[in-house]
Amino acid sequence: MAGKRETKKEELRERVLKAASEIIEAHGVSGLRARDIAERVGCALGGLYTVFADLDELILHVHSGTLKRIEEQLRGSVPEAATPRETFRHLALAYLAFAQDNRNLWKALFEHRLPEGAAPPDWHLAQQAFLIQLIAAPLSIAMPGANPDALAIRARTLFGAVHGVVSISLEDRFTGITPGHLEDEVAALADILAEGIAATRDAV
Amino acid sequence: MAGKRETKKEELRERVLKAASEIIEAHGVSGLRARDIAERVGCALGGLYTVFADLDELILHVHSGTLKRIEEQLRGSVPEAATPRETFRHLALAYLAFAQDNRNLWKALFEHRLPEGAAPPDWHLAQQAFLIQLIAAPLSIAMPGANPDALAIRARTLFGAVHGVVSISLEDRFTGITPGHLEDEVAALADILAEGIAATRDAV
DNA sequence: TGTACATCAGTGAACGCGCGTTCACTGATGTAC
DNA sequence: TGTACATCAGTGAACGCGCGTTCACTGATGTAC
Repeated sequence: MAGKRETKKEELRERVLKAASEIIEAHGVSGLRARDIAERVGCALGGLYTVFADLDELILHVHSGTLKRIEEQLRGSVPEAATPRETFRHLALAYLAFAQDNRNLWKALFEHRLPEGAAPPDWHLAQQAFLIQLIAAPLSIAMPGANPDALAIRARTLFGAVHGVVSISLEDRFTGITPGHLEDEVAALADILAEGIAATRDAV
Repeated sequence: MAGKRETKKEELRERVLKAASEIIEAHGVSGLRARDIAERVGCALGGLYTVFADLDELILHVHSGTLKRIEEQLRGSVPEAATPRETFRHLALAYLAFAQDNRNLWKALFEHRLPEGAAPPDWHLAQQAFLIQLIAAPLSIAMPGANPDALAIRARTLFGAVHGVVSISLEDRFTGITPGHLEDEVAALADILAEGIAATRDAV
Protein backbone atom coordinates (compact mmCIF):
# COMPACT_ATOMS: atom_id res chain seq x y z
CA MET A 1 0.00 0.00 0.00
CA ALA A 2 2.80 2.34 -0.91
CA GLY A 3 3.30 3.50 2.65
CA LYS A 4 4.02 7.09 3.45
CA ARG A 5 7.60 6.27 4.33
CA GLU A 6 8.32 4.58 1.06
CA THR A 7 6.62 7.30 -0.94
CA LYS A 8 8.56 10.07 0.73
CA LYS A 9 11.80 8.23 0.28
CA GLU A 10 11.11 7.73 -3.39
CA GLU A 11 10.25 11.38 -3.70
CA LEU A 12 13.46 12.41 -1.99
CA ARG A 13 15.40 10.18 -4.32
CA GLU A 14 13.86 11.88 -7.30
CA ARG A 15 14.59 15.30 -5.95
CA VAL A 16 18.20 14.39 -5.25
CA LEU A 17 18.56 13.05 -8.76
CA LYS A 18 17.07 16.17 -10.25
CA ALA A 19 19.22 18.48 -8.16
CA ALA A 20 22.37 16.56 -9.06
CA SER A 21 21.44 16.71 -12.71
CA GLU A 22 20.92 20.46 -12.56
CA ILE A 23 24.15 21.06 -10.72
CA ILE A 24 26.11 18.96 -13.18
CA GLU A 25 24.57 20.80 -16.12
CA ALA A 26 25.43 24.11 -14.46
CA HIS A 27 28.93 23.35 -13.19
CA GLY A 28 30.10 20.07 -14.67
CA VAL A 29 30.56 16.79 -12.81
CA SER A 30 33.65 18.03 -11.08
CA GLY A 31 31.51 20.85 -9.67
CA LEU A 32 29.11 18.46 -8.01
CA ARG A 33 29.32 18.56 -4.22
CA ALA A 34 27.27 16.66 -1.69
CA ARG A 35 26.64 19.80 0.34
CA ASP A 36 25.27 21.67 -2.65
CA ILE A 37 22.90 18.87 -3.51
CA ALA A 38 21.59 18.77 0.04
CA GLU A 39 21.12 22.50 0.10
CA ARG A 40 19.29 22.52 -3.22
CA VAL A 41 17.08 19.63 -2.18
CA GLY A 42 16.47 21.14 1.23
CA CYS A 43 17.52 18.08 3.19
CA ALA A 44 20.37 17.33 5.52
CA LEU A 45 23.72 16.20 4.21
CA GLY A 46 23.26 12.72 5.61
CA GLY A 47 19.90 12.42 3.88
CA LEU A 48 21.60 11.87 0.55
CA TYR A 49 23.13 8.69 1.84
CA THR A 50 19.74 7.22 2.64
CA VAL A 51 18.81 7.22 -1.04
CA PHE A 52 22.16 6.68 -2.77
CA ALA A 53 25.15 4.73 -1.53
CA ASP A 54 27.57 7.44 -2.57
CA LEU A 55 28.08 10.18 -5.13
CA ASP A 56 29.37 7.78 -7.74
CA GLU A 57 26.15 5.83 -7.68
CA LEU A 58 24.19 9.03 -7.91
CA ILE A 59 26.19 10.17 -10.89
CA LEU A 60 25.62 6.88 -12.66
CA HIS A 61 21.90 7.44 -12.31
CA VAL A 62 22.20 10.93 -13.70
CA HIS A 63 24.02 9.41 -16.67
CA SER A 64 21.21 6.95 -17.02
CA GLY A 65 18.72 9.78 -17.39
CA THR A 66 20.97 11.55 -19.85
CA LEU A 67 21.25 8.47 -22.02
CA LYS A 68 17.48 8.09 -22.04
CA ARG A 69 17.09 11.64 -23.22
CA ILE A 70 19.69 11.16 -25.93
CA GLU A 71 17.87 8.07 -27.09
CA GLU A 72 14.56 9.92 -27.31
CA GLN A 73 16.08 12.79 -29.16
CA LEU A 74 17.89 10.61 -31.67
CA ARG A 75 14.88 8.39 -32.29
CA GLY A 76 12.68 11.41 -32.80
CA SER A 77 15.06 12.97 -35.29
CA VAL A 78 14.79 10.45 -38.10
CA PRO A 79 11.79 10.72 -40.44
CA GLU A 80 9.94 7.51 -41.25
CA ALA A 81 11.02 7.03 -44.82
CA ALA A 82 14.57 8.33 -44.59
CA THR A 83 17.29 6.77 -46.72
CA PRO A 84 20.40 5.49 -44.95
CA ARG A 85 22.26 8.58 -46.00
CA GLU A 86 19.55 10.87 -44.63
CA THR A 87 19.39 8.81 -41.49
CA PHE A 88 23.10 9.24 -40.83
CA ARG A 89 22.76 12.95 -41.24
CA HIS A 90 19.77 13.22 -38.93
CA LEU A 91 21.37 11.11 -36.26
CA ALA A 92 24.63 13.01 -36.40
CA LEU A 93 22.94 16.38 -36.21
CA ALA A 94 20.61 15.29 -33.44
CA TYR A 95 23.58 14.05 -31.47
CA LEU A 96 25.33 17.35 -31.95
CA ALA A 97 22.21 19.23 -30.94
CA PHE A 98 21.86 17.26 -27.73
CA ALA A 99 25.49 17.81 -26.86
CA GLN A 100 25.19 21.53 -27.49
CA ASP A 101 21.99 21.89 -25.51
CA ASN A 102 23.11 19.76 -22.59
CA ARG A 103 26.77 20.28 -22.74
CA ASN A 104 27.82 19.44 -19.23
CA LEU A 105 25.48 16.50 -18.80
CA TRP A 106 26.75 15.15 -22.07
CA LYS A 107 30.38 15.78 -21.17
CA ALA A 108 29.83 14.08 -17.86
CA LEU A 109 29.10 10.83 -19.68
CA PHE A 110 32.65 10.74 -20.95
CA GLU A 111 34.60 12.18 -18.10
CA HIS A 112 36.36 9.83 -15.84
CA ARG A 113 35.05 8.73 -12.53
CA LEU A 114 35.10 5.33 -10.87
CA PRO A 115 38.07 4.91 -8.55
CA GLU A 116 40.89 2.79 -10.02
CA GLY A 117 39.42 -0.59 -10.96
CA ALA A 118 35.61 -0.81 -10.93
CA ALA A 119 34.15 -0.80 -14.42
CA PRO A 120 30.71 0.77 -14.92
CA PRO A 121 27.91 -1.66 -14.04
CA ASP A 122 26.35 -3.75 -16.78
CA TRP A 123 23.01 -1.97 -16.80
CA HIS A 124 24.87 1.20 -17.64
CA LEU A 125 26.75 -0.29 -20.55
CA ALA A 126 23.54 -1.93 -21.76
CA GLN A 127 21.87 1.46 -21.88
CA GLN A 128 24.34 2.60 -24.50
CA ALA A 129 23.40 -0.20 -26.86
CA PHE A 130 20.61 1.75 -28.52
CA LEU A 131 23.16 4.11 -30.05
CA ILE A 132 24.83 1.31 -31.91
CA GLN A 133 21.53 -0.18 -32.96
CA LEU A 134 20.31 3.13 -34.31
CA ILE A 135 23.36 3.31 -36.53
CA ALA A 136 23.53 -0.36 -37.42
CA ALA A 137 20.03 -0.33 -38.89
CA PRO A 138 20.64 2.11 -41.77
CA LEU A 139 24.14 0.71 -42.10
CA SER A 140 22.78 -2.74 -42.83
CA ILE A 141 20.90 -1.27 -45.77
CA ALA A 142 23.98 0.55 -47.01
CA MET A 143 26.08 -2.59 -46.64
CA PRO A 144 23.71 -5.37 -47.65
CA GLY A 145 26.16 -8.23 -47.56
CA ALA A 146 27.82 -7.60 -44.22
CA ASN A 147 27.27 -9.91 -41.27
CA PRO A 148 25.75 -8.56 -38.04
CA ASP A 149 28.97 -8.60 -36.05
CA ALA A 150 30.84 -6.60 -38.66
CA LEU A 151 27.92 -4.19 -38.81
CA ALA A 152 27.94 -3.67 -35.06
CA ILE A 153 31.65 -2.99 -35.10
CA ARG A 154 31.39 -0.62 -38.01
CA ALA A 155 28.49 1.15 -36.32
CA ARG A 156 30.68 1.81 -33.31
CA THR A 157 33.34 3.19 -35.58
CA LEU A 158 30.87 5.56 -37.18
CA PHE A 159 29.56 6.65 -33.82
CA GLY A 160 33.09 7.26 -32.64
CA ALA A 161 33.82 9.39 -35.67
CA VAL A 162 30.85 11.70 -35.20
CA HIS A 163 31.29 11.77 -31.46
CA GLY A 164 34.91 12.73 -31.91
CA VAL A 165 34.15 15.82 -33.95
CA VAL A 166 31.45 16.94 -31.57
CA SER A 167 33.58 16.16 -28.58
CA ILE A 168 36.74 17.89 -29.65
CA SER A 169 34.80 20.99 -30.54
CA LEU A 170 32.75 21.29 -27.38
CA GLU A 171 35.66 20.69 -25.04
CA ASP A 172 37.66 23.87 -24.80
CA ARG A 173 40.83 21.90 -24.42
CA PHE A 174 41.85 21.27 -27.98
CA THR A 175 41.55 23.08 -31.24
CA GLY A 176 38.17 22.05 -32.53
CA ILE A 177 35.68 23.43 -34.98
CA THR A 178 34.37 26.87 -34.12
CA PRO A 179 30.65 26.97 -33.26
CA GLY A 180 29.68 28.70 -36.48
CA HIS A 181 30.94 25.84 -38.64
CA LEU A 182 30.17 22.95 -36.39
CA GLU A 183 26.75 22.05 -37.69
CA ASP A 184 27.91 22.20 -41.29
CA GLU A 185 30.93 20.09 -40.57
CA VAL A 186 28.99 17.42 -38.73
CA ALA A 187 26.54 17.26 -41.62
CA ALA A 188 29.43 17.11 -44.07
CA LEU A 189 31.07 14.33 -42.09
CA ALA A 190 27.83 12.35 -42.12
CA ASP A 191 27.69 12.71 -45.89
CA ILE A 192 31.33 11.82 -46.34
CA LEU A 193 30.83 8.72 -44.23
CA ALA A 194 27.73 7.72 -46.16
CA GLU A 195 29.48 8.16 -49.50
CA GLY A 196 32.62 6.50 -48.27
CA ILE A 197 30.67 3.51 -47.02
CA ALA A 198 29.03 3.15 -50.39
CA ALA A 199 32.36 3.42 -52.17
CA THR A 200 34.23 0.95 -49.97
CA ARG A 201 31.31 -1.42 -49.54
CA ASP A 202 33.00 -4.32 -51.24
CA ALA A 203 36.20 -4.10 -49.28
CA VAL A 204 34.60 -5.32 -46.06
CA MET B 1 79.03 31.01 -18.33
CA ALA B 2 76.21 28.68 -17.43
CA GLY B 3 76.87 28.86 -13.70
CA LYS B 4 76.63 25.79 -11.54
CA ARG B 5 73.43 27.06 -9.97
CA GLU B 6 71.66 27.54 -13.23
CA THR B 7 72.84 24.21 -14.58
CA LYS B 8 71.67 22.29 -11.55
CA LYS B 9 68.34 24.02 -11.61
CA GLU B 10 67.85 23.18 -15.25
CA GLU B 11 68.80 19.62 -14.52
CA LEU B 12 66.32 19.40 -11.67
CA ARG B 13 63.64 20.79 -13.92
CA GLU B 14 64.31 18.08 -16.46
CA ARG B 15 64.23 15.37 -13.85
CA VAL B 16 60.93 16.67 -12.46
CA LEU B 17 59.45 16.73 -15.93
CA LYS B 18 60.63 13.21 -16.64
CA ALA B 19 59.33 11.87 -13.34
CA ALA B 20 55.96 13.52 -13.84
CA SER B 21 55.74 12.09 -17.32
CA GLU B 22 56.51 8.60 -16.06
CA ILE B 23 54.02 8.83 -13.24
CA ILE B 24 51.30 10.06 -15.57
CA GLU B 25 51.97 7.25 -18.01
CA ALA B 26 51.85 4.77 -15.13
CA HIS B 27 48.84 6.09 -13.21
CA GLY B 28 47.09 8.72 -15.31
CA VAL B 29 47.04 12.47 -14.63
CA SER B 30 44.68 12.06 -11.75
CA GLY B 31 47.29 9.80 -10.17
CA LEU B 32 49.96 12.48 -10.24
CA ARG B 33 50.90 13.70 -6.77
CA ALA B 34 53.51 16.23 -5.79
CA ARG B 35 54.89 13.95 -3.09
CA ASP B 36 55.38 11.10 -5.53
CA ILE B 37 57.23 13.30 -7.96
CA ALA B 38 59.54 14.56 -5.24
CA GLU B 39 60.23 11.05 -4.04
CA ARG B 40 60.96 9.80 -7.54
CA VAL B 41 63.21 12.75 -8.27
CA GLY B 42 64.89 12.48 -4.92
CA CYS B 43 64.34 16.09 -3.92
CA ALA B 44 62.29 17.75 -1.23
CA LEU B 45 58.64 18.52 -1.77
CA GLY B 46 59.30 22.24 -1.88
CA GLY B 47 61.96 21.75 -4.52
CA LEU B 48 59.31 21.20 -7.16
CA TYR B 49 58.05 24.71 -6.65
CA THR B 50 61.43 26.20 -7.45
CA VAL B 51 61.22 24.87 -11.02
CA PHE B 52 57.47 24.95 -11.72
CA ALA B 53 54.88 27.35 -10.39
CA ASP B 54 52.43 24.59 -9.65
CA LEU B 55 51.34 21.17 -10.83
CA ASP B 56 49.19 22.59 -13.60
CA GLU B 57 52.15 24.28 -15.20
CA LEU B 58 54.15 21.09 -14.87
CA ILE B 59 51.40 19.09 -16.53
CA LEU B 60 51.23 21.53 -19.42
CA HIS B 61 54.91 20.94 -20.02
CA VAL B 62 54.40 17.21 -19.96
CA HIS B 63 51.70 17.70 -22.59
CA SER B 64 54.13 19.72 -24.59
CA GLY B 65 56.56 16.83 -24.69
CA THR B 66 53.77 14.43 -25.59
CA LEU B 67 52.69 16.60 -28.51
CA LYS B 68 56.24 16.73 -29.79
CA ARG B 69 56.47 12.98 -29.74
CA ILE B 70 53.15 12.64 -31.52
CA GLU B 71 54.35 15.03 -34.17
CA GLU B 72 57.55 13.04 -34.73
CA GLN B 73 55.71 9.79 -34.93
CA LEU B 74 53.11 11.07 -37.38
CA ARG B 75 55.66 12.78 -39.59
CA GLY B 76 57.77 9.65 -39.66
CA SER B 77 54.85 7.48 -40.63
CA VAL B 78 54.11 8.84 -44.09
CA PRO B 79 56.29 7.62 -46.99
CA GLU B 80 57.62 10.24 -49.35
CA ALA B 81 55.50 9.51 -52.40
CA ALA B 82 52.26 8.58 -50.63
CA THR B 83 48.95 9.45 -52.24
CA PRO B 84 46.43 11.43 -50.18
CA ARG B 85 44.52 8.27 -49.49
CA GLU B 86 47.63 6.45 -48.31
CA THR B 87 48.62 9.44 -46.27
CA PHE B 88 45.32 9.47 -44.41
CA ARG B 89 45.73 5.85 -43.62
CA HIS B 90 49.27 6.21 -42.37
CA LEU B 91 48.44 9.20 -40.24
CA ALA B 92 45.40 7.56 -38.72
CA LEU B 93 47.25 4.36 -37.91
CA ALA B 94 50.24 6.22 -36.52
CA TYR B 95 47.93 8.23 -34.29
CA LEU B 96 46.30 5.05 -33.06
CA ALA B 97 49.68 3.47 -32.44
CA PHE B 98 50.87 6.40 -30.38
CA ALA B 99 47.71 6.38 -28.32
CA GLN B 100 48.01 2.67 -27.69
CA ASP B 101 51.67 2.84 -26.77
CA ASN B 102 51.36 5.91 -24.57
CA ARG B 103 47.87 5.56 -23.41
CA ASN B 104 47.88 7.62 -20.26
CA LEU B 105 50.07 10.39 -21.60
CA TRP B 106 47.81 10.61 -24.59
CA LYS B 107 44.64 10.53 -22.50
CA ALA B 108 46.07 13.24 -20.30
CA LEU B 109 46.04 15.62 -23.26
CA PHE B 110 42.28 15.45 -23.36
CA GLU B 111 41.38 15.18 -19.75
CA HIS B 112 40.25 18.29 -18.03
CA ARG B 113 42.43 20.36 -15.83
CA LEU B 114 42.67 24.11 -15.52
CA PRO B 115 40.51 25.46 -12.68
CA GLU B 116 37.25 27.09 -13.89
CA GLY B 117 38.17 29.84 -16.34
CA ALA B 118 41.79 29.86 -17.53
CA ALA B 119 42.15 28.58 -21.07
CA PRO B 120 45.37 26.78 -22.00
CA PRO B 121 48.18 29.21 -22.90
CA ASP B 122 48.71 30.13 -26.52
CA TRP B 123 51.98 28.28 -26.92
CA HIS B 124 50.14 25.11 -26.02
CA LEU B 125 47.40 25.61 -28.56
CA ALA B 126 50.00 26.56 -31.16
CA GLN B 127 51.74 23.25 -30.59
CA GLN B 128 48.69 21.41 -31.80
CA ALA B 129 48.71 23.16 -35.15
CA PHE B 130 50.97 20.60 -36.80
CA LEU B 131 48.23 18.00 -36.58
CA ILE B 132 45.93 20.08 -38.69
CA GLN B 133 48.68 20.92 -41.14
CA LEU B 134 49.61 17.29 -41.56
CA ILE B 135 46.04 16.54 -42.55
CA ALA B 136 45.41 19.68 -44.57
CA ALA B 137 48.31 18.95 -46.93
CA PRO B 138 46.99 15.72 -48.45
CA LEU B 139 43.48 17.09 -48.19
CA SER B 140 44.36 20.01 -50.43
CA ILE B 141 45.34 17.50 -53.08
CA ALA B 142 42.12 15.55 -52.64
CA MET B 143 40.07 18.75 -52.77
CA PRO B 144 41.87 20.87 -55.34
CA GLY B 145 39.40 23.72 -55.49
CA ALA B 146 38.89 24.38 -51.80
CA ASN B 147 40.17 27.51 -50.13
CA PRO B 148 42.66 27.26 -47.26
CA ASP B 149 40.17 28.18 -44.54
CA ALA B 150 37.73 25.52 -45.61
CA LEU B 151 40.59 23.03 -45.79
CA ALA B 152 41.73 23.84 -42.27
CA ILE B 153 38.23 23.37 -40.96
CA ARG B 154 37.71 20.13 -42.80
CA ALA B 155 41.10 18.91 -41.58
CA ARG B 156 39.94 19.45 -38.01
CA THR B 157 36.81 17.51 -38.74
CA LEU B 158 38.81 14.60 -40.09
CA PHE B 159 41.13 14.66 -37.13
CA GLY B 160 38.14 14.70 -34.81
CA ALA B 161 36.66 11.70 -36.55
CA VAL B 162 39.76 9.55 -36.22
CA HIS B 163 40.47 10.79 -32.75
CA GLY B 164 36.93 9.92 -31.73
CA VAL B 165 37.21 6.28 -32.71
CA VAL B 166 40.56 5.90 -31.02
CA SER B 167 39.38 7.78 -27.99
CA ILE B 168 36.15 5.96 -27.39
CA SER B 169 37.91 2.65 -27.71
CA LEU B 170 40.82 3.34 -25.41
CA GLU B 171 38.73 4.87 -22.67
CA ASP B 172 37.06 2.10 -20.77
CA ARG B 173 34.05 4.23 -20.15
CA PHE B 174 31.96 3.67 -23.22
CA THR B 175 31.38 0.82 -25.58
CA GLY B 176 34.16 1.16 -28.09
CA ILE B 177 35.88 -1.11 -30.54
CA THR B 178 37.57 -4.12 -28.99
CA PRO B 179 41.37 -4.10 -29.29
CA GLY B 180 41.40 -6.89 -31.85
CA HIS B 181 39.43 -4.89 -34.39
CA LEU B 182 40.67 -1.44 -33.63
CA GLU B 183 43.49 -1.25 -36.10
CA ASP B 184 41.32 -2.59 -38.92
CA GLU B 185 38.53 -0.18 -38.09
CA VAL B 186 40.79 2.85 -37.97
CA ALA B 187 42.24 1.87 -41.32
CA ALA B 188 38.73 1.34 -42.69
CA LEU B 189 37.63 4.71 -41.39
CA ALA B 190 40.60 6.38 -43.06
CA ASP B 191 39.62 4.73 -46.34
CA ILE B 192 35.96 5.62 -45.94
CA LEU B 193 36.90 9.22 -45.28
CA ALA B 194 39.22 9.31 -48.28
CA GLU B 195 36.57 7.85 -50.58
CA GLY B 196 33.85 10.00 -49.11
CA ILE B 197 35.92 13.13 -49.61
CA ALA B 198 36.45 12.22 -53.22
CA ALA B 199 32.76 11.55 -53.72
CA THR B 200 31.51 14.72 -52.04
CA ARG B 201 34.29 16.92 -53.34
CA ASP B 202 32.03 19.17 -55.33
CA ALA B 203 29.60 19.83 -52.51
CA VAL B 204 32.04 22.00 -50.59
C1' DT C 1 -10.67 5.05 18.20
C1' DG C 2 -6.88 5.17 21.43
C1' DT C 3 -2.50 3.91 23.69
C1' DA C 4 2.21 2.01 23.92
C1' DC C 5 5.94 0.53 21.68
C1' DA C 6 8.97 -0.29 17.42
C1' DT C 7 10.98 1.13 13.33
C1' DC C 8 13.53 3.75 10.40
C1' DA C 9 13.90 8.10 7.41
C1' DG C 10 16.20 12.06 8.02
C1' DT C 11 19.44 15.21 10.90
C1' DG C 12 23.82 17.80 11.04
C1' DA C 13 27.98 18.15 13.75
C1' DA C 14 32.14 15.95 13.60
C1' DC C 15 35.57 12.92 11.56
C1' DG C 16 39.20 12.02 8.57
C1' DC C 17 42.14 12.30 4.94
C1' DG C 18 44.38 13.42 0.85
C1' DC C 19 47.17 16.64 -0.93
C1' DG C 20 48.74 21.23 -2.94
C1' DT C 21 51.27 24.89 -1.34
C1' DT C 22 54.01 27.72 1.89
C1' DC C 23 57.88 29.50 4.50
C1' DA C 24 61.48 29.97 7.97
C1' DC C 25 65.66 27.87 7.67
C1' DT C 26 70.58 25.77 5.79
C1' DG C 27 74.17 25.18 3.16
C1' DA C 28 76.22 25.33 -1.25
C1' DT C 29 77.54 28.59 -4.94
C1' DG C 30 78.82 33.21 -6.39
C1' DT C 31 81.04 37.89 -5.75
C1' DA C 32 84.18 41.50 -4.02
C1' DC C 33 88.42 42.79 -2.51
C1' DT D 1 94.92 32.22 -3.63
C1' DG D 2 92.28 33.39 0.43
C1' DT D 3 88.73 35.57 3.36
C1' DA D 4 84.20 37.64 4.34
C1' DC D 5 79.86 38.43 2.96
C1' DA D 6 75.63 37.84 -0.19
C1' DT D 7 72.59 35.16 -2.72
C1' DC D 8 69.45 31.79 -3.65
C1' DA D 9 68.46 26.71 -4.67
C1' DG D 10 66.67 23.35 -2.06
C1' DT D 11 64.65 21.54 2.54
C1' DG D 12 60.66 19.39 4.86
C1' DA D 13 57.53 20.24 8.66
C1' DA D 14 53.41 22.50 9.01
C1' DC D 15 49.37 24.81 7.20
C1' DG D 16 44.95 24.80 5.29
C1' DC D 17 41.09 23.45 3.06
C1' DG D 18 37.79 21.09 0.48
C1' DC D 19 34.78 17.61 0.87
C1' DG D 20 32.92 12.73 1.13
C1' DT D 21 31.17 9.97 4.58
C1' DT D 22 29.70 8.59 9.24
C1' DC D 23 26.91 8.06 13.36
C1' DA D 24 24.54 8.99 17.67
C1' DC D 25 20.35 11.12 17.91
C1' DT D 26 15.01 12.72 17.00
C1' DG D 27 10.74 12.60 15.56
C1' DA D 28 7.47 11.07 12.31
C1' DT D 29 5.29 6.83 10.52
C1' DG D 30 3.85 2.05 11.22
C1' DT D 31 2.18 -1.95 14.11
C1' DA D 32 -0.09 -4.54 17.86
C1' DC D 33 -3.58 -4.93 20.99
